Amino acid sequence: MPQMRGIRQLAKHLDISIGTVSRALNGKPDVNEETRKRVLAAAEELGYVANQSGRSLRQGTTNAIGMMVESSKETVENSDNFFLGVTGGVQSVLSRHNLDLFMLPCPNDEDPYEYMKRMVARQVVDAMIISATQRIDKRIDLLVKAQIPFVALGRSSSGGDYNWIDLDFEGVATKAVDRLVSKGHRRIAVAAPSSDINLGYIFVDAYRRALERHGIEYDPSRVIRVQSSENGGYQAAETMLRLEDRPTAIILIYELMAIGFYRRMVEEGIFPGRDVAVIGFREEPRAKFLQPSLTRFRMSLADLGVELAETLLATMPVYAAHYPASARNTIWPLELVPGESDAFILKA
Amino acid sequence: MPQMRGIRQLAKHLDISIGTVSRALNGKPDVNEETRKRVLAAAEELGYVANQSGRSLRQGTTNAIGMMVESSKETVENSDNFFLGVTGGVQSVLSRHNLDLFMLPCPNDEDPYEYMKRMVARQVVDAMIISATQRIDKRIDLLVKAQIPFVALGRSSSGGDYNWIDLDFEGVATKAVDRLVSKGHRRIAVAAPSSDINLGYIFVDAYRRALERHGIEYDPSRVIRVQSSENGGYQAAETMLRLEDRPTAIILIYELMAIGFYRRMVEEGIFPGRDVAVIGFREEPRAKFLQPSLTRFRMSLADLGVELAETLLATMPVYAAHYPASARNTIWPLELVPGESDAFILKA
DNA sequence: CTGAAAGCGCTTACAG
DNA sequence: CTGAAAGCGCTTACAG
Repeated sequence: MPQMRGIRQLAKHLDISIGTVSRALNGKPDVNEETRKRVLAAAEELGYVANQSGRSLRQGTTNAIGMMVESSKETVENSDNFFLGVTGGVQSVLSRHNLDLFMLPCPNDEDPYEYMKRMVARQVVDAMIISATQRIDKRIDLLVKAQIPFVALGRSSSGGDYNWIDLDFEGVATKAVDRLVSKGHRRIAVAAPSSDINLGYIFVDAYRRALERHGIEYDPSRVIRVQSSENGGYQAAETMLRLEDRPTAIILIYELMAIGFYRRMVEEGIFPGRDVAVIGFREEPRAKFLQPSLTRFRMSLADLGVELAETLLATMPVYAAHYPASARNTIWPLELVPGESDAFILKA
Repeated sequence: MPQMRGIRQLAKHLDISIGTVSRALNGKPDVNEETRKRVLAAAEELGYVANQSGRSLRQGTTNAIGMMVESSKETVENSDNFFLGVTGGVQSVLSRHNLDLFMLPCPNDEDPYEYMKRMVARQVVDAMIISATQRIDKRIDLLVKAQIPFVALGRSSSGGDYNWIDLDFEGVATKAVDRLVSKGHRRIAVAAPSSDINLGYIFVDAYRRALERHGIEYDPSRVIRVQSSENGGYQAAETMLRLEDRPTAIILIYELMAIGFYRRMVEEGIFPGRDVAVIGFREEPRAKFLQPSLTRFRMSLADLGVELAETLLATMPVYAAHYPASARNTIWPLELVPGESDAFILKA
């Protein structure tokens, strides 16, 4: 006789049927308490945990949530542990429902859309968290069409009415412009990512409106498109140095740009916080120690993770009842942390 | 009649049996080429991809490799995108065999051992990549016992003869000590992690041996145990300042420590690269822009990922034949990148 | 070369 | 409260 495994073996060991074992393990009410105790004890002792494929096939659900991340060279070198920071918060919510989180890194040589299509078709997860949304993002249309519950970290023009959370780029742009204007600046540049990532558009729009509120004319040459990296910041400084009517202040959409920006300016004898005002975006460890300290915006990654997970679960029929009040769309606030990089008053 | 799905629907659509569809899709040889073409075309058109649970259950294999990562606050704040950097290389190897990589983040409030046990029992992946190995690491014993193929990034005393790759801490310690001694230093401190992570022990051992080779007595008070963080570097400087016979040089096991170390020293009017020599460990973006530039060690994360994946596959019976020459244990070299932080010659 | 059938490990109506 | 049986979607001997 072949060796039995899994639930069959456990049932044999206990001399009861596999159905009862399953019901006991899954907390079904119609099980004798004495029986349940025996089953749980034996499972613990033998280290039995239900095979996920068996469960998934039968239940049509994997009890896992996927978080797609991209591991391109640019992402790796130029972002900090943003995603790992968010996972903590996400998991704290998922664990309430015995859901696991898998991070799904899209291979560099695979198109993110194709990768997602494959993951969806294979049904390795019940729902998805996606990020780095593009202005036009086919992934969103795919998920909507395939009726896979999902939440996006980032807005997009695609997909119509779907669930997203996005950082408050408008708020950041507005606060940054207001602050710089209050310090006497009128010629304010912005360094925005050169990729098609949606946040670039949103940010620049808000920056433009903020300028207009202050009666400052929008000058497209002051929107400097560069890579979201230290080197991009260096390039942005280079470009800014060559502008006619050189701006006296700059807002950097990615904080990491600040490192390269500082460097290029100092090379030129122009000192941030004295000769040029700089505001960064998200507080991140790498730029936290810049001298002079950077004015920047702060947020809690863990809290963002919680919000992401709750928004997602609210869209999944099985869990929706637990999260009735969850917003479908959230603008995630950031708090301004004043530094020395823009503290001076510009002389008129 | 209920709507059919999956392979059944596809077979119906093509008016052939599901067995033939399966064989065609899986590249089995005994399929008419004409039939195969029709099947592939139809699958592409209808977006059919085999349900993973069905496959896994039947085949006893998930075609996925798991990479366990920890997302504790300390890991998140104080490491860069190390893991995401490695995944690129890992995936480039896995994709040759149509294997997917899932990152499995261990929740903060769950014991890594329990988490791993659960993942292993559920059989969500065929094999594992683990990291952050402890000196005694129960996970390794578990994987060995459960006969799950795995590779560890980091050595451990546990588990006997298993597969691992580890950074060349000995080489780093030796090169760093040699270099400092050649610049005239005799009182050399080291800042090591306070956790039980295995690399701390390996590093300190090698440091000790290197000192002895130069006829320098080992002084335990010069091994400063701190958190692997910027703040830890600050603490290390604090401790060093208070030592009798204050060291003239320090080796920081985590590069990020350099930021805090510099800061504390400058507060005291002691300038790295002039009054105190500093050598960091792995080149990482956050510390790359320190002034004066830090002497540090460089490695390729992508290549390390490739090596990890090949070592892992070499232990999996199905793939072993492709990787006959893979070493079971590898010491991964790092290259010294000279900076200005230790360039001066110490006056006797 | 193709089809019919068994069975991977589980959960869940259903019968008792 | 428990057991026997069906069936989730697939792959793979086996028969033809």
